[in-house]
Amino acid sequence: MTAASIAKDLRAAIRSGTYKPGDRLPSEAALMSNYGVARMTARHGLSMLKDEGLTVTRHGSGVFVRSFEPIVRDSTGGKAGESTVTAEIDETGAGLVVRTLAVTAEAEPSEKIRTTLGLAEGDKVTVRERLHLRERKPVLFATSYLPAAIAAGTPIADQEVGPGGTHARLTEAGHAPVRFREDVVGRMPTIEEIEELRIEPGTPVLAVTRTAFTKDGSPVEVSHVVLDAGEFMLRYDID
Amino acid sequence: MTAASIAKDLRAAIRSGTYKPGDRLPSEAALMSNYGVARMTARHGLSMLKDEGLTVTRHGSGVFVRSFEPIVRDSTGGKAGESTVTAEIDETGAGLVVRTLAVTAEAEPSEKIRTTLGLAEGDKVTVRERLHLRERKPVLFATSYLPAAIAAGTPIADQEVGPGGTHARLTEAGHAPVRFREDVVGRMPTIEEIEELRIEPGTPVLAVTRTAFTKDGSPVEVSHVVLDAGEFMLRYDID
DNA sequence: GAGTGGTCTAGACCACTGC
DNA sequence: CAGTGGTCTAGACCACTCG
Repeated sequence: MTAASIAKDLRAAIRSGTYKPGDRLPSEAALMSNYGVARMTARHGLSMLKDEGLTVTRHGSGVFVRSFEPIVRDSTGGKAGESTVTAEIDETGAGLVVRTLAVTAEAEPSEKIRTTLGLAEGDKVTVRERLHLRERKPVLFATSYLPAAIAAGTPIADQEVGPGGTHARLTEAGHAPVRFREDVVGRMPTIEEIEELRIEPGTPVLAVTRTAFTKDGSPVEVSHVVLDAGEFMLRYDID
Repeated sequence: MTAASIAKDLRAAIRSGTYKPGDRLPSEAALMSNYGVARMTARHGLSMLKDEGLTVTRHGSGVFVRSFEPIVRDSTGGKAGESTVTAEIDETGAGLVVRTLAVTAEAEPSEKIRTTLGLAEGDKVTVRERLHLRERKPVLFATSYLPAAIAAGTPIADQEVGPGGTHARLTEAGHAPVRFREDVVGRMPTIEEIEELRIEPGTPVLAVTRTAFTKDGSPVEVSHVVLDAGEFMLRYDID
């Protein structure tokens, strides 16, 4: 029970404010002598806190208490005509930079995307991949799928969508998105996501599947958005 | 790099479908001989998968691939007049049982709750704690705070709120909630939450702060809801 | 009882950080 | 260069599961 009890003590100390965000915790060597345990045991105790997202370790430097200052992503507050995601970042998201990674005018959709968009077999989709950065750190990865029949040949299939973003182009093309559905799950990141978003150990991601519908109820866009849960809070205003 | 490469191999095998949800992975002993590593190394490789939420371990039995069949909680679909949370569970949530743990008619609010509810210093709140169970497993824990000036003396301060739940009582009292805000964060569970919700290692929680407002914009209820992210998907429909 | 995972020990060597 | 965390070894004993 020693590794667990070391974790328990440190956890209590963090919660009570003995160690504040940014503070350094006792080193492994210190814990070994304080508790009279082997190094692996001290390590295990510390690794529990890391897995809980309470601490971050810096190789060669120490174990530090973590802080959480989320960007608020207001999914309902975006002014019409702005780009899907940037409009949703409120003022605390200042300094957020969007980088378009790749745009594919015509791609074969997965079975799931195809049925969600209500496409026939053989129909193609336009795929847009974007990365959002906060102070140089990537924090959000988004992939959008639109029917190629709608998007191909428009600026949506270009690297630069133009002012107002994808939604403005869809509106111009007579497919104005007016209703949205967001499905949110929380889970641990995949290895790819850990690398892509440089996610700290012990940090989950929020995976949002956002579907945009036109007035007549037909889906015009499906977006998979993966957010570093250590960086974001999702806000929904509901009537 | 051996522990990491064991994890990598097994992860790939799970992703490719070699091991399906419910399947047992090779034992620690098998990995030791297959990879020629010490037991702690094999263990470490397996523990990575556990921390990613890919597997569950059953002491004395083995390591198994995990499955994810979420309950969809539709936050916007609840018919008016039903209780706040149960109304939000759609048909896949059948079998969901709500247990009221505690009701406190008059309690001292925390600073944060007090200001969110727009209360003056010294004002009391009514606190309701509820637990939701899915097939006997607790999956959601909710704590609601209402101004005692509104709730005390009404059935809201009773163990049984009556038909229609808290919102029906608020409406009767002339404080009908018409607008809601939900703030969603993902994080790893606290020890208390792990115990209370019997959360598997490697599973985050979704922490939802839900604020209900009346027509004139004054807040009448703040709820802190903690959901086992391994059990839920949150759905929001937005116009 | 054989096989499984859970925990701990006491060492080793390596890689990174900061004075 | 001293101190830090990252990884691995080769054992030990314990607790749980299942046939």
